[in-house]
Amino acid sequence: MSSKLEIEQQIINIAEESIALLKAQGEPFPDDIPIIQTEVPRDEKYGHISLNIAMQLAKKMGRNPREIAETIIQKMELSNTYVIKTEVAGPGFINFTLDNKRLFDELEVILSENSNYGKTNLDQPKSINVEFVSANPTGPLHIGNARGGAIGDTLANIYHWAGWAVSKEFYLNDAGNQIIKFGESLAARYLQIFDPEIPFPEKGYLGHDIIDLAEGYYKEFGDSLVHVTEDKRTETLIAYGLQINISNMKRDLERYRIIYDTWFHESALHNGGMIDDIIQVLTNKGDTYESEGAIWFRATNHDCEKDEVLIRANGVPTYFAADIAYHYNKLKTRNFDMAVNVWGADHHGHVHRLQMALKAAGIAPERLKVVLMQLVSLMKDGEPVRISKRSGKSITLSDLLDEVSVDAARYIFNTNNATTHLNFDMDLAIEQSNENPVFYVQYAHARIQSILRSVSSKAATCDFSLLTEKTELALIDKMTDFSKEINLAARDYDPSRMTRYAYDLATCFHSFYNACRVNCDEAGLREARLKLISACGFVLKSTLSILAVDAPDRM
RNA sequence: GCGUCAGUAGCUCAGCUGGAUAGAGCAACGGCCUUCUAAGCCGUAGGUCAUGGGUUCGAAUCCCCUCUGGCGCACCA
Repeated sequence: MSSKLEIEQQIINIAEESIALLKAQGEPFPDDIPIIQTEVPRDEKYGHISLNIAMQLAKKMGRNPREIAETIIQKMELSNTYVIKTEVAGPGFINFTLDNKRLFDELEVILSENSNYGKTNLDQPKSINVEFVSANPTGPLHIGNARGGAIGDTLANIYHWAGWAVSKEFYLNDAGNQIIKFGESLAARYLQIFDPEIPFPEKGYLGHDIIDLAEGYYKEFGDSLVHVTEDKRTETLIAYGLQINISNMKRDLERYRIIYDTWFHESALHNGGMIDDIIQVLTNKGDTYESEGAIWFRATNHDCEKDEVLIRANGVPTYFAADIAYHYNKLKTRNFDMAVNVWGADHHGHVHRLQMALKAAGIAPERLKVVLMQLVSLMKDGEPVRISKRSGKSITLSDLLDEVSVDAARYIFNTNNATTHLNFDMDLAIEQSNENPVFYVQYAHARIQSILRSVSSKAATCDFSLLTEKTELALIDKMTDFSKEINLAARDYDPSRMTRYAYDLATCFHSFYNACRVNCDEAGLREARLKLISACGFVLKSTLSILAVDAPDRM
């Protein structure tokens, strides 16, 4: 019970019990007590943990917040805790000062749990499906997919550490209009091998990868598709192109350290009748109608501005219909408690209507959370790199990883909150210097391992209370935040917390390193410090593993 | 036009869902290596939290107006 997360929860419970007791004794506390939350005061003179509940209650009760705080403190049962001092301060904060023993106790926990330290469990097991990247298989993965991949994969790892049963999923859009367009583009490029005058479809895919695929087919199968029907040619080339593109995507993602549990094919929704099923569900609820030959979803009945087409007049389902069926499959058929999607911000208009369609189908919309990420600008030589998918000149994930290490890419894509625009500076990512935050964190780990190689431990036990230096205590304190950080990252769907935490922890270690010598003359202190840095190594490595960044032993 | 996300130090970003004196990194300036990795550490300087109002014990944080920027408003995905 000595991690920050546990101690804060314990104090919340004690405060709640105190208030309940006071209420039972006839004190005029309101029925709707606000949810009690802890804070960490900026200045240590205000203690280690602080509550503002008295100030929140003051208005409801019409009493002085400091008086309320005093009353609450008197009934708090703190005998079996690390609290050594309570105080009412300022306008009515209740401040708690904690015994350093909590740090030493937690150090023991870290050392015994090592690579499992920081994992928490939920009261009840919950399952979560994290879907990310889900790029069209009509071309290679680009730089935006790289950000989505880093965010989604890290988010999934965070949920795993927070105690959820996690499934990583890629939604493969292997059906629909863009696949037809893909096939027509391939067919044109294929025929152009024999007759360069053959026209290219107006809105076809211009990328060079399409030409490569067409030529690849020609090399393998020659002119076998020249004299067949158009449908047969397109169909064959689609199957050929998809198979190659999908296996290339898998290869590039694996290089990027992303392994999916499920590759969900959109075509399965069409072939398996799942789209028909969902339309039946919506129709049974009276939420569809027919107009101009199309079947519509009555979205205006569900807080949307306009109705949406589900089945086009030509009988082909829209992307929207497929997406409803897909999420119905996730949340109803496969029964995940939560579905999290990482989408580009350009899809934000789609979020609300999808949630509303799910609600119409009887699924609580809160079970679907969409993390919208802003797009990436790539900077090189101080200049923005133009990204145009249309012209086929986009930077691919594979190109990126040829220049930048996976470690740097995955770390940097998680430095900013997903909601903010990210400038990815190629020069900085390549640079091996103090400006590159990845190296800063990795360097801390390598330094630790270097010390552990050169200074040997001679005792099985040691006395952590010998650790009294400010930097020593600050380092342990930062380690005890680990599980709290994971839980906050999970709560906020924000993987960028982990890079910030890694950086802060590395800073605490570097400060300690410069202020204190591990290999010091006093044997007891040396043992304690060896254990200290060993524990720090575990936490650093775990943090980096959530980000799927290597923790090197040497640099 | 409507919706949406954002605007915090010269630059890139935090700010723990309303708390106490707004914080980091880079850039600038000044220090620290004959002992465990200087890819490091310590310090100085840098702010009208876009603007104006509102809510209250208390606002960078919540609400409204305005300004600026990104994105979206298809029988595309």
